[in-house]
Amino acid sequence: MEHNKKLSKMFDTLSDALEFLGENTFKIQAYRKVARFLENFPEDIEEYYKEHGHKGLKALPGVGEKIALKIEEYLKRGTFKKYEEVVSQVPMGILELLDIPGIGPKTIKLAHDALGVNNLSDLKRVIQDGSLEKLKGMGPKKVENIKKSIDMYYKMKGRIPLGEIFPFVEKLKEYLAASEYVEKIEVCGSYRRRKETVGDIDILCVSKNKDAVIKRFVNHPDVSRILAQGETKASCIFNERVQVDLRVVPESSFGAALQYFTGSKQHNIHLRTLAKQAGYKISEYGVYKHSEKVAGEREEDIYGILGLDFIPPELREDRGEIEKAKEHALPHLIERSDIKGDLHVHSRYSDGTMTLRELIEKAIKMHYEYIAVCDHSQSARYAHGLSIEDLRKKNREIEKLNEEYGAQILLKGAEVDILQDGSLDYPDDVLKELDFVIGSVHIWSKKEDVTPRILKALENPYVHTIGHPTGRLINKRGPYKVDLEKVIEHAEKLGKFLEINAYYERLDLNDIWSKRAKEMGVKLTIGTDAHQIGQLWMMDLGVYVARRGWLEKGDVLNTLPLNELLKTLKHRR
DNA sequence: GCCGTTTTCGGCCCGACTGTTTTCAGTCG
Repeated sequence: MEHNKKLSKMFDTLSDALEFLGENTFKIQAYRKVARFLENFPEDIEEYYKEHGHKGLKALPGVGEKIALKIEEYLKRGTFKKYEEVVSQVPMGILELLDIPGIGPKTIKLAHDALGVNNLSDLKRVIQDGSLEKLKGMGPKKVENIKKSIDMYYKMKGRIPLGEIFPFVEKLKEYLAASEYVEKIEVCGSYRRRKETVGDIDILCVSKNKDAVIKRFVNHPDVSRILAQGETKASCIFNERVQVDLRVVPESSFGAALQYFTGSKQHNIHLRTLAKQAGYKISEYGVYKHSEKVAGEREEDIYGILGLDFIPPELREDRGEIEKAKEHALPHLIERSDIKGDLHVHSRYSDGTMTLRELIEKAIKMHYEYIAVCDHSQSARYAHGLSIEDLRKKNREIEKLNEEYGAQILLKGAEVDILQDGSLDYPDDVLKELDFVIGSVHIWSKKEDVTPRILKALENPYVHTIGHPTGRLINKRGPYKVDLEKVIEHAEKLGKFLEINAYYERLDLNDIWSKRAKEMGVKLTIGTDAHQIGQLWMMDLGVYVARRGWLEKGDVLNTLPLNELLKTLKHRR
């Protein structure tokens, strides 16, 4: 998989460089398209090439003769000539500048040619000494904005995890909805598609008094900078961290705008191309046949008029959903209400803060049938892992509580460390006493390939699922070295499960691998990994991942009612 | 550079906002 990432990055860098050099924009788009595709391609491109050859490469979307040759060259040499040629023509510092929003290739080219700007410090210098301002097409305001963009860029670098921004956005939505002039409001963009991280927030409103809504928006107490404010849209930085765009549209084009601003970009381009072939034109105002408007108020109609089933926002990534919508073969996605319980939480027994009684009360409040309490195992000293004795004590308390509440609500579980040799951190006769066992890798060395450890752990008859199968932390830590194809294959053979860990920084497996697991016949368990009562809501995030991974109710274990769940868990041993 | 049950050439999604323009270019989403 390393190859997919590296190659994707190379095509992106190539595009950046060509943009600076002023190459044909459509050619650049072609490279960008391949970069996006490789980023999301679930198979290793090298394996794929070995199996399907040159012809197979050309069969990939956006890959033609020339790009196929470039990929082949890369697989042989680790780089390709076109890349080397082009990138060598562009100073390294320039590529970084292209990343800053608000400064584009044209401006950078101008500064480079006229003033010899080659990197960030050069750019800062020509802003300071006033020479940038004197260039044709430049002026004091433009330069001031560029300066602000640079400052902001270094403050805001990186996308924000969905789970981190979620509460803020819901509150902001309430704030706007409280205005008497707001008739409809919806958050669009990657937030609505429930992507694991968001770059910025797009909000769409219907109002007969656009001006009042925009004023209310830019006057929000958390606004730290207004980037733009017009008749129909405004754009602000909130809390010096996140950009929020607001657009106000008339009722008659709400559906079209909702569709348009939800994206993804690739999805929309695909859709518009399809529309064009059928003689329609789609814009954020509606669908037009010649100049007659034929749809726009309802989002469903945008798809309907093209003969497509409604595509849920989570699927709109141009990963085959448009084709499936045409064949009326979209999956019936899992819903939050299908979830009957949480299969991964920690209690005060290990490193959590919740008592078992708090957990059982919370389960009832959340209308859960069960919660599996999976504390850490004995050698997990970093997390107060439970000795066998303490685990048994905890099990007895669970039994007593369940009896008191008249139902088996708390399940006896454990998140058991998968040790160096792939064995588990409790002996089998202890594991046997548990209802639900998660095997997790918590300690590994950088160079280590943990695949054999996980494969062996799956073979233990008492392990049901593998916790956070890649170990990554969003924006903080990459995955450990693991061959997930092999893990999924092995899990399938043994009838085991894999976890979608719903903790906001993990979301592991992610959408793409969840989809892959489903395709290969493996079901998923969703658990929040909550350590505090205020984290159990993250089940929502887990369901979003599942939906983005095309999962249906039947693909997720904890949609089963308690008795069927217990039967399944016993059967797998 | 890709792509085609209209096409192997000539398209490639489309509009808002800003700042510099005296009619439009650059950037973004």
